[in-house]
Amino acid sequence: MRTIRYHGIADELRMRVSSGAYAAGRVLPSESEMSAEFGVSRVTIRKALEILRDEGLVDARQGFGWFVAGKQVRQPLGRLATIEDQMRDSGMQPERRILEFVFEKAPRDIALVLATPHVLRVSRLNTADGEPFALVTVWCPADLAQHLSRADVERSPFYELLEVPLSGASQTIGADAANTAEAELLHIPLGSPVLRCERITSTTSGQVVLVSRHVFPGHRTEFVVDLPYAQPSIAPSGLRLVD
Amino acid sequence: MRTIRYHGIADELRMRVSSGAYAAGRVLPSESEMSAEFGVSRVTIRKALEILRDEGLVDARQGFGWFVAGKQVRQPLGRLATIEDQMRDSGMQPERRILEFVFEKAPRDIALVLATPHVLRVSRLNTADGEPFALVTVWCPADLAQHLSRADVERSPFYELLEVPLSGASQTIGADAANTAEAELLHIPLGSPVLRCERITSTTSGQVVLVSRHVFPGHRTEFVVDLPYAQPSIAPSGLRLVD
DNA sequence: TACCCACACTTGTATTAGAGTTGTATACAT
DNA sequence: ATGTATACAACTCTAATACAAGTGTGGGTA
Repeated sequence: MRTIRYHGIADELRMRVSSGAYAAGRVLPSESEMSAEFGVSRVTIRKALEILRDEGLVDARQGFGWFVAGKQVRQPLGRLATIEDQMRDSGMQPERRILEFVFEKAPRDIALVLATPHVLRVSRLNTADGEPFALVTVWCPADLAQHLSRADVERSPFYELLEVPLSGASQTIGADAANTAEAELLHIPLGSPVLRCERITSTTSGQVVLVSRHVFPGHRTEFVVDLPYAQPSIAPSGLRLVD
Repeated sequence: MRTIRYHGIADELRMRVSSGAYAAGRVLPSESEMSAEFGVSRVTIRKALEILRDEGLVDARQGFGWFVAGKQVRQPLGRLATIEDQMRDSGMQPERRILEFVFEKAPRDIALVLATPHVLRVSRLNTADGEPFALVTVWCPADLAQHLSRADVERSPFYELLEVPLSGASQTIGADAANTAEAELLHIPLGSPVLRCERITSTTSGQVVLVSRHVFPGHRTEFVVDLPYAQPSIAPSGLRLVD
């Protein structure tokens, strides 16, 4: 029985990659160097590398080289899109359905954080391909939201509509059971697990301008968080959407 | 292994910026000075600087120069405060009860991530003031854990025991219903909502050295995430759909 | 004093060129 | 079917150079 060489080479390379011999974010030796090292032709090396690419371990860019996939700390921030953008890219159709759009007197806890009693409250349901995946309520000080219409918030994310420079946010994530209203809107059984999030967004001057509460059905959604440990500097951190 | 020069230069500059070597009110040396210092062309220096700009560390104005971007976070915001941290901060006495401490053959998904079949698995129950609040299972490559004892992992957090430089982690957070074993250990009803987290911790060289799964009872736990200079676009993301 | 302007220096952008890399195809040997 | 050898296209990286455009400084002028 003949042994197929590029299978063995793929095994060897897989070992090196997953053992960290080739660090993430850096580049593997070129196909030519490897063909010299293993004493085989470039074509054979490529076949081995393509196996690893199919497995998602490595990737390549023409003219650049092969590199360890995953953890690409290099290009993240500029391209980070909203979850809706990413869904659009993967062929799904995200939609926002506005359930409520009212100027009103805020509940006490909200009024406390926003430092004003008069707010705009927007409740909406986010869907992907018709299936709901998020139930969101946003509170915003009324004076900042005077110029907003129901059509505005249906069309654009809230963050693009406010004409103030946003600086940062603090967010809590917890698990809870769905109540009756949530269960009905999200098409899930009453009492099934949901992710319950609250986010408080501030301007650069420190004023809190947005409080939002999100409910996600637990069976379809998941948060991904990157935790920079030793290197605070590479901290485009916070929340990130990965595949 | 080949390295791209501007990657290394970006790393060096990132170090200087975040260590405060340049932090003084105004600026970095000009591109020309740097290209002389590193012995590379201005284009290469620019590529490195543009990486740092994408990360939000520095910025530039034409005709003026490069400067450290506002709000330099010294201590990692964007770091995730775990429940244990919160409890410690609020004066509670956290305890760890080790349920299992075994060297064994890893399940296939874990073996794949850790790139080794031989692992140490530690299951423990975290309590605060006697009440359980977290059920944790940690897998670690056996060769890295040889020197660890059951007493060690009971006393200290796992990441303090490993003698390798940790770089960061990626974590997923989802909601689920408690199964029978979890319900019993956590003193909660069967099927009640829990936070289910998986954390993958890597060394600075990119090797994965820890995989841990955490189960938190939903009624008393919550994650807090700070988004330091949150671009508006990040805000609604960090969430992904699972199938 | 108040204003204007030239000058040096900076970043932003574009072009050229060379070497090195992956992507792809073809022909040939085992 | 598998592997080798070769050639070429397309792309990236880096260097070198040039120029446009913005900033800060200082000196001259009214």
